[in-house]
Amino acid sequence: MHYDHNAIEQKWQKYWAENQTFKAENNSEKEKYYVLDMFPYPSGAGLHVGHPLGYIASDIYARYKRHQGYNVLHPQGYDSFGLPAEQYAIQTGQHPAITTKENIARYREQLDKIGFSFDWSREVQTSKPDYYKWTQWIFIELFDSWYDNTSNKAQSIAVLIALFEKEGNTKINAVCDEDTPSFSAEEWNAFTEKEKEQLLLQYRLTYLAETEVNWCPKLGTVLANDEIVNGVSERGGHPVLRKKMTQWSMRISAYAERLLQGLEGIDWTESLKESQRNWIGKSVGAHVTFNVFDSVSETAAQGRYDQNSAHLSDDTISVFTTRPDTIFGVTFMTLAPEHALVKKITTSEQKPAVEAYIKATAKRSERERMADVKTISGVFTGAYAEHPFTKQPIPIWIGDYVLAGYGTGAVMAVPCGDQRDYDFAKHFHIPITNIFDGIDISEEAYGDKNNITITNSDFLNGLNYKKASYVAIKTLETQGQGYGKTNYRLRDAVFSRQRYWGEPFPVYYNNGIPKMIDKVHLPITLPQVEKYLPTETGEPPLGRADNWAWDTENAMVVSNDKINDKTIFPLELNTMPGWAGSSWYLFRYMDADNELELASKEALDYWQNVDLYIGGNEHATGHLLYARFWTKFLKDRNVLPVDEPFKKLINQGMILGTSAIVYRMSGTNTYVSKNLKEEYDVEEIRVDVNLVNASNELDVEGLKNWQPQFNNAEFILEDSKYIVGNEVEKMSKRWYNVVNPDDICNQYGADTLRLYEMFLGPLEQAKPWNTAGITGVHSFLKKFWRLFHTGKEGAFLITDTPITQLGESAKTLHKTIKKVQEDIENFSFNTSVSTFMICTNELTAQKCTSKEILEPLLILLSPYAPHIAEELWSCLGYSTSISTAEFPEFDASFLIESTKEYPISFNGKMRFKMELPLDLSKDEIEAAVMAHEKTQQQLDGRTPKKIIIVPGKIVNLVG
RNA sequence: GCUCAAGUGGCGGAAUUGGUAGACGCGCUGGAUUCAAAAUCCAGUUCUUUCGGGAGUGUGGGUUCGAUUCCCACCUUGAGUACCA
Repeated sequence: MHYDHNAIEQKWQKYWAENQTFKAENNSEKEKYYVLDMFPYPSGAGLHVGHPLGYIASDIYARYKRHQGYNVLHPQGYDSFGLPAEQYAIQTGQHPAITTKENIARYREQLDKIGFSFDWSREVQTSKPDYYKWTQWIFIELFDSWYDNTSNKAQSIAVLIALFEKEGNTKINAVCDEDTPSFSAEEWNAFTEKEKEQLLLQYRLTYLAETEVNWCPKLGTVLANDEIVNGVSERGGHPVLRKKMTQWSMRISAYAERLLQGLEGIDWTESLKESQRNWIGKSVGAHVTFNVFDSVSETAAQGRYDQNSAHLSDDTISVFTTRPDTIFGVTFMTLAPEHALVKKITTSEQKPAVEAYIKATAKRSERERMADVKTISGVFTGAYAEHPFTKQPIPIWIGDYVLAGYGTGAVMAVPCGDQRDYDFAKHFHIPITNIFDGIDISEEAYGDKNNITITNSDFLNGLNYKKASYVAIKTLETQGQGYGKTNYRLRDAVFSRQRYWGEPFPVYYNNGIPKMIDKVHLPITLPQVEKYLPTETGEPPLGRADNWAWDTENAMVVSNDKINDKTIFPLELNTMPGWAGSSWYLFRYMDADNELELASKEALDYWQNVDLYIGGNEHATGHLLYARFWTKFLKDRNVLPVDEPFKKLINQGMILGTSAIVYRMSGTNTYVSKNLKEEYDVEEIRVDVNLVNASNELDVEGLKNWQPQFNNAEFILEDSKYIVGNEVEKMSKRWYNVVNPDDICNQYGADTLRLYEMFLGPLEQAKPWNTAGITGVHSFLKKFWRLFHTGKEGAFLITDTPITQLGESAKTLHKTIKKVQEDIENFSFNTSVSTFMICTNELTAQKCTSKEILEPLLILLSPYAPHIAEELWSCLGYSTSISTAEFPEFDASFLIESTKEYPISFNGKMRFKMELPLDLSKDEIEAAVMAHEKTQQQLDGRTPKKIIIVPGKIVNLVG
């Protein structure tokens, strides 16, 4: 019997499906283990060989854990709301649900071919109403919550209302908008319903706010910061503008500190944690308020300053600084050109220059401002601020290196301690005060806050960074001009999209006030629309729906015609962003069919959270941050028992494509082979990589038939071959370098594909795909098959020889057990494949046919190549799946030897090898080595002064 | 600029606590088998050499009997991030 991978793989995939082999039970005595992949967006292009890489790794781990006796949850689903299906709908009029359904069917077919051990009974699709019902439910929970800084968790909004009624908001330590006014209980109780609602919105964890957003006219939608790359949209590369809009926002900033702290307890890579830390961007420092001099003192300030004649205006400038210790080094201040005070404080003399500068800055896009870091620009406003301690005047400038969106939009400039301030001061000839004892700042600023002593700073003299900061803050506090403050870069996340293919909000508007639909009436399903474009008036696509009003009496969606301002109200037209559904899906898998709850308490308590999460690192600051935020929130509200979603996370690297390039002589239809291209004037054209063989030789006839432009192509060959050039780049349709896993499965089998993807290189590293190399792995499987088929004409034949009689083979087996187990636990799947190859070669050479060796070996291989393992397992006479077999135990006693070949080196250089018994003492080894006849010949006549013996490893003679 | 990761044959990559560098696979070379091809099997394959050796893990130093591994400086590449006060 030869190894017929197609028949074997079909047979076992069918068997697993029919027997529900991988169905996980929610009630089990076994310990749980939850292995999850980042679920895919089902795009129309289908899977290429890069996509399954992470799925194969997680599948190996899931199968390994099953062998170890765990109850493993390993589900899969689809993140099926998203832009491509909607774009397709806009172009063709096809409902996105239909496209999505087709794409999912294609994905499923491709995934099934690879033999994953997914529990498909738990499949989720974010675009299905029975799923997004609970996305809407969580949204309502967020709306009904506020963040209490005292208990440091989210609480019900009812608690807050009760507090307002009793004592107003002055004593409440809650996260809210910065401009929230103070009010007493009496004032609260006197507010109208609308006023109350408006105030509550400033506290709710999801809220409506007029925000400046990134508006992409071409996509007709708002984008998050992380959806913009270099000032253009990530998808499509369209320009993005700033625009004010009323949007739903998520108060993720309330969780900034907990999102930061939570990183300590989870097993993620340091680089990933680092990017989340950077994104949260915590900085500790002080908020300082500077008084501004009245313009009366303007002339006085210009060189003839007299403190007695100076007057302070009512205006103040607040800044945030991480370096309160350097406050005596402040020699000017800089405001963002957009800062609200600029117009007010600018003197008449400086007005033309300032206005011209503001105009010039506004013209430059964010992108230009970002790209142009080198140019120093700014204008003096003519106004002066008062130093809080020296009371001296400080000139106030504006400059576009200060961003309106961060901190207060103003900085206190300390040129001696900050390079940007330094460059600015040098450029405009502003004085620089040195406040660092013994440090030269004549060439550049000294930004290091360690190992400094403050000088030239009155009461801070002689202190270091830490002490000086503390004293400065304390002194500012007593003056009422500042306080210690922690700033976060993390902004609240905009949660509205002007799109059709997303979750509708369970929200209607009564008199402009957003109201939640009662949870019992969920889901609110997407309405039918004629077209998927935004309306002519700029409303989102849901503005085209005829039946999109909420009847509060009958609790149902009704026709827009019936809106009456009393009982029937318009529904929200925006939909939720892509990350809504993916922020909590891991919990839905635990109890996917539950109609009464997000998931049952029993299921949530049993499965807890994801033990191992595998996916690409493009989600480092998006999905992974939002999912952590929602998990923490749902924990606060007692929905979940855990506050981190993913305990361990592995980022798999991308598999890159190898593009094939032909060289066309300019202006002709003649193509030159790669090594002759220097002799001609040529242009590069990418051709289908499937037309090229392992030696980069082009199938010339195939190319002629591939595209009409090549029908009459002529070729200049080398050695009668056409050799193509290569380029390693992202696998993509446009480069014609896509390799389809279906083709690989048909030709070599899923087991070969799985092994080869692992064999390509370390899981976390990016690596190019090269179909040529696959034959090595494939022939390993054929050799492995032959270990079991040694009878006449390859019939299945194994013996019962006990393992104790098989010295060498037993050693081979236990070496393999040890290595493979270590590899799986370290996610070094690539080296395991090598180990299997070596093991198979050794056993073949040993002519090993014993069941006692081959059976445990099968179990080792089964996570990697499950189909062949399952087939051979059944040949051994077992009626159950190999998945339930116990992982073999490593027994070191099989590896113990009585002698070992010691490398003998002299002065660190290897000289010769010597077989010595293992149980010799150091002295005995030394005596044996010195007695060895070879020793003297090898030492060039010198006598060793010292002998170093590393037990079991090496004997080193030192001259 | 900052942060992180990484530099090893023609190629992908091994060597995870310092101890025979280049496992395993691809490719290449030779051989066996075959009418022939495919497939399969065997041998060789870091470079260099006067066949004794010699050199060798990005570069230059250091620690050590011994360094791909540890330390310092530098170069290069990749990823992320950025006028963040």
